[in-house]
Amino acid sequence: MASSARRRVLLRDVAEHAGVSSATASLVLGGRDVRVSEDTRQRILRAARELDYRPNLMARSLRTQVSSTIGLVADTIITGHYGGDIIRGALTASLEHGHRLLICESEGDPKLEPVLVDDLVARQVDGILFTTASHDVVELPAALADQRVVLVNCEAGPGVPSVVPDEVEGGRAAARLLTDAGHREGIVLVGETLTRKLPAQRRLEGLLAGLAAAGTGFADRIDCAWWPEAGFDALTEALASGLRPRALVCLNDRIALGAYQALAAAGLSVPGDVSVVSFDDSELASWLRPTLSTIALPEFDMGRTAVDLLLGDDPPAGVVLVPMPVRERASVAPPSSR
Amino acid sequence: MASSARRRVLLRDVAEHAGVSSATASLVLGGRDVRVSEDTRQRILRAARELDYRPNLMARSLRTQVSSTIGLVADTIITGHYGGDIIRGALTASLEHGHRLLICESEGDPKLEPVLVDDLVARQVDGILFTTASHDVVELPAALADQRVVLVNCEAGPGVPSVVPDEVEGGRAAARLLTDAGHREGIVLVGETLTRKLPAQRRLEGLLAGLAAAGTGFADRIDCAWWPEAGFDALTEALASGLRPRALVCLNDRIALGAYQALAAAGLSVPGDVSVVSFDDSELASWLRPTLSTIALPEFDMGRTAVDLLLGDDPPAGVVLVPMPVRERASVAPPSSR
DNA sequence: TTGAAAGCGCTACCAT
DNA sequence: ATGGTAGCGCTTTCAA
Repeated sequence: MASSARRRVLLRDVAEHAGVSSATASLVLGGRDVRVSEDTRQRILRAARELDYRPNLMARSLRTQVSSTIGLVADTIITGHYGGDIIRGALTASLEHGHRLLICESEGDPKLEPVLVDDLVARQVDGILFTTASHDVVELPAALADQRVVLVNCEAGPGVPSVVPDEVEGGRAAARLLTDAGHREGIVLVGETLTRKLPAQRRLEGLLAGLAAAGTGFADRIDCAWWPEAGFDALTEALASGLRPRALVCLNDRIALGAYQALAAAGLSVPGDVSVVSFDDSELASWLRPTLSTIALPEFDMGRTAVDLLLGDDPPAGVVLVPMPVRERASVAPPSSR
Repeated sequence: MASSARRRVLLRDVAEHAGVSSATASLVLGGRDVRVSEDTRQRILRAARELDYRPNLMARSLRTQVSSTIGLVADTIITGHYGGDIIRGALTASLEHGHRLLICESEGDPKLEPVLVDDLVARQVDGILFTTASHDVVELPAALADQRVVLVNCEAGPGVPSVVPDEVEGGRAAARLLTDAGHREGIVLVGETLTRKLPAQRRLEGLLAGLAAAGTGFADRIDCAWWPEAGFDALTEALASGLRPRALVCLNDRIALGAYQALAAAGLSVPGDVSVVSFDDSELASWLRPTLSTIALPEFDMGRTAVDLLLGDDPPAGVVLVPMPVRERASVAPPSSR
């Protein structure tokens, strides 16, 4: 028999096959098998198996007003190779909750955001995750006002549930990595320091607090953008004009890559001459030689936490901080005696 | 008036407000506004605007049997920081088609695949994209047999629509990068060469063809896994035992990173002493110093193409090859005279 | 313990 | 040109 395009099997088919009403079949197959004799229960189950019945979740959702679907709207989170693990964490948690993820990207076009949100709402999602590639303060799209929503990696007004990395404590941890190794002098910051970007501000705040706790501070600050080339150029120039750092705190791994390149070009070794710590724990960190000690962005955890909160019964009325794990690798050593 | 949780406004509300039947309202708001007087049309549109009506897409889909949703099941595509752009391409194309993407990851657990597929089917997706992080031959989950499906970055039996990179031509292009610069001798392959992995096999095939076309071939082959450290170790050892390559073909960018590190450690410069070409065009390629000439994995295009084919009227009965763009950067120079 | 029937919110047919 | 009505496939009273 040619397996031609046969009609999908419906609940009613199963019921018929088992000689019961579709109401009873629904009861059994929906798992709420109270008030049904074991005999009919088995008959229904077997019928479903024999006919290879799969419920139409769309119809079920329309009836129950529960779609078991979460909407996720991001700006450029997959694009940038940043934030991908937020999605993975959300994916994993969603799976555990029996939910599926409806994902969209606004591609950085703010006009698109409300459109996407509206569409998700129209599709009856049970909740919405709103997330950005870089930790920032955002204006919440008005369409989200009435919705169950959790922000991820961004923050809005007070009372809006959001999940972000604990950058300040991360900064402290980074400082500790250096001070615990004995560093007190020649500690230099490399990164965008005169910015309103949250990660920069808060990491810096934590760093200053951490260094102060050990009775020290930055010997110097090198301002540069968040990219390898910027880090290379800025540090190369600083080195050329006589700077001799004993330890570098790079505001992210990409800058650290640039710093490694600049140090190598100047004939300085890591960590023999200069220790380096950084932030993010991107793949890069374990690829560099020596491997890079860095404070990890807890993306996976953030995604997972956000879903748990979104689906939980009392979403937090404000910001939830997720700890940034310390990845101790090979780029830190005690200061060389000179 | 406190904006308390008021009932969602329905099509019937709009109809009532405009003094027409819901049938007419549906016609107008559905865009098929033939056979309706301009006057009532305007009334309905205005009513919808005033009441801020949003159709329930779930209900619409149930009725029309079209969900304007695409399911995407991946293995570890977001995890691995590989394949993320496939998703982005699919996202962009979906948006253009007015579709949304329901994304799931099997997290490498093959048992999960049919479960996820079944769930997507139950949710009435209009089609399914099945994709893997690394280009491979896969066994198509049985549940996909009756479905409209396009494979991305993987291939199954004959007749199954799938979209993959044109690795062979990519290999040719890589060879050309070197031979065009004048290289004929001391060209060494670095990568996993004794493998059944499709990218390795086909890139190699293209490389051999390309080199042969210029009357040359590989002077040597260094076997190593697809990671920076493996590349570093393997090349370091080869260099130590006297190998003096004039050009390296690395089977991907990560290996190229390891190769850069090994060459630097051996005091060899790129491209002065040794030219390097590679595959993938990951972010890394533009971060290295000198920047790396590499044959790009056309992930975005693959994702976009797959969606177009999935939603088009005649899905291809087999493999569609997407060209791998050449990214010419700074890691290739004419062979040094020695 | 089971079944009949109503209805989730929408579209599409067939009247008028 | 417009409206009544019958579903899409399921769950959920309510009655038997």
